[in-house]
Amino acid sequence: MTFSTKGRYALRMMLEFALHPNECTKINQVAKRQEISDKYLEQIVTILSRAGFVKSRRGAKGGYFLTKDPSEYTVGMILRLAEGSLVPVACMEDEVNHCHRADVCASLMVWRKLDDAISGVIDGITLADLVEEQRKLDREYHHYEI
Amino acid sequence: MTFSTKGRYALRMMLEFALHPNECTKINQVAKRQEISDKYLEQIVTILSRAGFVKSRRGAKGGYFLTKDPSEYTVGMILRLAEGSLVPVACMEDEVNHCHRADVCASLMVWRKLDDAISGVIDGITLADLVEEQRKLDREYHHYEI
DNA sequence: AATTATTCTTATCAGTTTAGTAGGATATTA
DNA sequence: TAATATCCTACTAAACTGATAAGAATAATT
Repeated sequence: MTFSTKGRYALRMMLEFALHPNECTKINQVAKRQEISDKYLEQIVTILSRAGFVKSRRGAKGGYFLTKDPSEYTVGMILRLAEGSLVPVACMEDEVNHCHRADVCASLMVWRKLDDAISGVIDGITLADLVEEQRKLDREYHHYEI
Repeated sequence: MTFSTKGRYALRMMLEFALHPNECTKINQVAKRQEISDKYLEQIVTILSRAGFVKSRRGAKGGYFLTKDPSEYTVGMILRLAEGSLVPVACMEDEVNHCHRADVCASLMVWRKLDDAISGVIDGITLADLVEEQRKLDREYHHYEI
């Protein structure tokens, strides 16, 4: 039930892009700042790119940048894209539950409530919120060091 | 981010025990009713047994039974036992976050809120609630068949 | 006492996923 | 043309998943 690095790194990478608007952010910059393997990040950014979440510029002075305002990306959009799906059980993958036990399965109640709760959180936080949080943390951390 | 069969089967097995109080429920009965491999259930019930969630009686007329009232088992207790832990990211495993980036990691906000939301759901549902839900589903399903 | 029913224990295994690493092709800028 | 990036494909070790299998131990029944 833990999120894989794919989703977590995708989120942190998107946050890096959001933190540096109006410029091309290079993968190795993200890798260095976030302490993640840059070759691995390359693979993950491909997912973001193919989905149109970011655009790229190749070559020197190249990099990636968001296609929309940070407030238009929810954490849910990013995590679902990178992780594939976030439903707690496979039978809830589709709109209609095709499990033949769905009508008599009491535990389904648990998974439905969990799904609602999870969606409620991740669809309610945007990249803009994370940017704000990051700025706050940076201020606090800096203050602490003095 | 989907739950493994271990947690899901453990929950459904505990529900079976709760549905049949004052009797020894056999693993192969659970397996048949829940359509799960009985050999696999044997392994999972061991976890429940070692944790003291159920007691067993060996030999003919043996089986398993709950040690407490269904209302005293939360879904969270069962899932956490079977799945190991339910925190969305590894760094939240311990009481204190030992990740050296914890102080500057904005995404941690997401995982904290998610953890709260998930815990809120699973710690708020007991086996007694699931028993009630099952009885309701059984009534509805029976009505539909007539 | 023998048979049957059940829990208990340990080992094995094929397939998938995870979390990368590696190498090079392609495009852009200086 | 040299340097800097993105792009693309392949590979891999380790762990996890979801079982299956074989048999020992124990209790009840006949």
